[in-house]
Amino acid sequence: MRIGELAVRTGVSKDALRFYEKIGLIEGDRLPNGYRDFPPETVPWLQYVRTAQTLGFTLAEIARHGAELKEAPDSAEALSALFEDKIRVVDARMAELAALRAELTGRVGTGCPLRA
Amino acid sequence: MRIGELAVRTGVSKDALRFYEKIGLIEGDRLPNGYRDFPPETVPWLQYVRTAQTLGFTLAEIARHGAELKEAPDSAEALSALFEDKIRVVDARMAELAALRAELTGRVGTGCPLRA
DNA sequence: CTAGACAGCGGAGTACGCTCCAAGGTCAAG
DNA sequence: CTTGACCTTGGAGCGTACTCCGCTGTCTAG
Repeated sequence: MRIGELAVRTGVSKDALRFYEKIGLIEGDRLPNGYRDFPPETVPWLQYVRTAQTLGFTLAEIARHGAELKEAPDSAEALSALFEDKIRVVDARMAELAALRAELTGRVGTGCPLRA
Repeated sequence: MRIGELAVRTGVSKDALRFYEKIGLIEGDRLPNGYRDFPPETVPWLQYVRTAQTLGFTLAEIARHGAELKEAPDSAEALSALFEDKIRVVDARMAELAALRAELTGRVGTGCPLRA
């Protein structure tokens, strides 16, 4: 699939896709005319990238994990482990939010922390 | 308190503190010699800033919230409303994370999105 | 054959959140 | 009076993750 279709199907801009290719986050062949030609599995991969990004992973980290997964023989198992890691990250973040929420709730009706 | 002590007590670098002052995230007086002089409540405020930052709020957002708090009429009602707004923001973020967590949980044990 | 959609490339620019540097002023201790 | 810690300013630079731009090439429909 060419870059325009991939952009439409993933909601990632063409410029961003070219940038992702440059940093090795996605890969594609080239058509005889020089146009990029991405395989269909790039679509779920980019959805995964977006998810990972939301969880606070940098593109470099995501690219590195992707490379590790491609090299791993037992990919389903490796992926599950990765997902479980991320779930732990999410849980930690949710716990932080819960703590902040509790702090805020406790302050409702009290004084302002910005004044003396 | 001068900038060095504030840096030590909060773990925020002096350069970062000067940057924060420039963008209006923190405020301080000046001593007769020109040195910055921060009030003690800057310490908990910076801890709050760090918490908010790790939760994904930008410094601009944090500064804006801080400004709203400072400008709010000093009534428990107005302050409570602001805190409740913030709690709603936190709740929304937690809901997003919960959705992501569900998505990840559903993918554990499934195939790899990197291969066809 | 031409218009228009699509693609390519390189490079500049942007926003965020700092960090580092140079050159210099302030102040307490020895 | 000097040393050294501490402070000032302005400006440059950096990493991340893009976005925008101009110019050029490709392909398809009328």
